[in-house]
Order: sequence, then C-alpha cells, then structure tokens
Amino acid sequence: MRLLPHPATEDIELTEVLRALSDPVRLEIVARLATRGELTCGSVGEELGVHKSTASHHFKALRDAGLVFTKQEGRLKYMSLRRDDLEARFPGLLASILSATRPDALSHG
Amino acid sequence: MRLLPHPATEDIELTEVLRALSDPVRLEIVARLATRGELTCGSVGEELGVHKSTASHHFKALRDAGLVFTKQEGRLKYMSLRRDDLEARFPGLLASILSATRPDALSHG
DNA sequence: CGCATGGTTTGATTGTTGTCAAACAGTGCG
DNA sequence: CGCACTGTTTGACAACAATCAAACCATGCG
Repeated sequence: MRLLPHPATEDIELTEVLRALSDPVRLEIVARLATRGELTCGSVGEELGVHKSTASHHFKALRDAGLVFTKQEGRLKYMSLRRDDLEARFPGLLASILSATRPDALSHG
Repeated sequence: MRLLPHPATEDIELTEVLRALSDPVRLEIVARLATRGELTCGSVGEELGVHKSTASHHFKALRDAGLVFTKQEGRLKYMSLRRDDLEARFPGLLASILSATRPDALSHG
C-alpha cells in the first residue's frame, strides 16, 4: 500500500482551502464526504456525472489543499475529510462551510 | 450619492464568497476591513502595492460576491464589510475565516 | 503471464483570472 | 468652465483551471 503526499496540518494554507472549496463540484464532494465518511473516485464520478479523470483531478486538488486524506486498500482509494486537522488549523471553518451547504440549515424557509 | 449594485443577502452564493476570498490580495483587503472599518480604493492600492485599477478590480469582485458594501461620499468611495449580512447568510463563516487570517480580528467585532 | 478494474496522467480545448497601463468618467472646487 | 482628484473601464498579456477523451499505470485475480 502506497501513501500519497499530503500536506502537514501546519502547512495547510487558508487561501488554498478556500480556493479548493470555491469549485461547486469540489464543494459537493466535501459535503458528501462529511455525511458519508469515505468515497472513491469512481463513485464520485458516477454520482456527480463527471468523467473519472475529472473526479481524480478534483480529488488531487482537495488532497493538495489538505482537505482530504487518501487511503488505498487493494485497487480502491478511499478519500476522507481531514476534519480534525482542519479544526486544529482553522477552528470552526469547516463546520461553518458545511452548515452553509445545507439549504435546510439556513434562514431560507 | 450613487448606489452601486450589491447582491441581496439571500442571493449571496457560498462558492462565490469562497472564490472571492481565495485570492491573497482580496483576503488581505477583507482582513483589513475587519479591523479598520472602511477603506478606499486608493488606500488599498498604496498599502498593498498594487495598481489602483487592480484594487478597483478586487473591490468589484468582493462587491459582486456580496462581501463588501460600497458607499460614495464626495469623490471617495468607502468599502466596508457586510458583516451582518454574511452572518445571517452563512453563520460563523466570516468569523472563522477572519480568525484564521488574524486571530485578533474577532475582538473588534 | 494475461486480463479486468480503478485511478492517474497527458493532450486539447475552452474559458477564466490577475495584473498593469492608458484612456475614460464622475465629483468637487475655484 | 477648467482643473485636480478618485475610481472605473478597456486592452493586452500571461497564467491558470475545468472538462473530456485516450493512453497509461498499478493492483488483484485466475
């Protein structure tokens, strides 16, 4: 099992995190990771209707920004949110963004 | 005194807010607005070492995203953070971002 | 080994963005 | 009006990004 490069918690940059989450597809990926724990590249591609190479590209962007952790098991790669690392680095940031992605949690209706 | 177009609070989009803040110059502008209340286009240009047209461009990006409000008085235009609107739309988001950029920014709220 | 499966990389295309400089426009003052 | 001051718009340019398709790489299985 190989390990992919992940930035250390203290090396996570705020602008890169915000930039990574400013894409609708990546924001949706993160929102799903928050509720479903782990996702593979292929499942995201199918569910969001994008090519698998596009999904891979987005996962790399999220990984490089320090948002997700990639764990390989067999032929599959499981991506998960780095919740604790992000909370330690930018307290409250991920929580506020995740709550903002849920329409029912807003003053919308 | 003229009014520039600003999006209504309920029309502020999360991805556009994150995108606006993903640029280091704009993030710095917002951080300074948080501690200093109001800034003009020219002052930002001088302090951050960018051309005035670039500063104007960034202010427009922040205004279009719903982050800042522009008020004209005489020949000057004062930009200020839409703190209350952002708090109503995305609770806790701006606070967590500001604390990530400048931990003392919260004490001025 | 041969093959299927799951992801990655590369190429091409298209669109966006950040920046400066120069021209333009609105405002206030004399 | 003419002028100075502020900010906006336009033009140009380089850099980056999102997407798909196809080729490629790696892993596990028979």
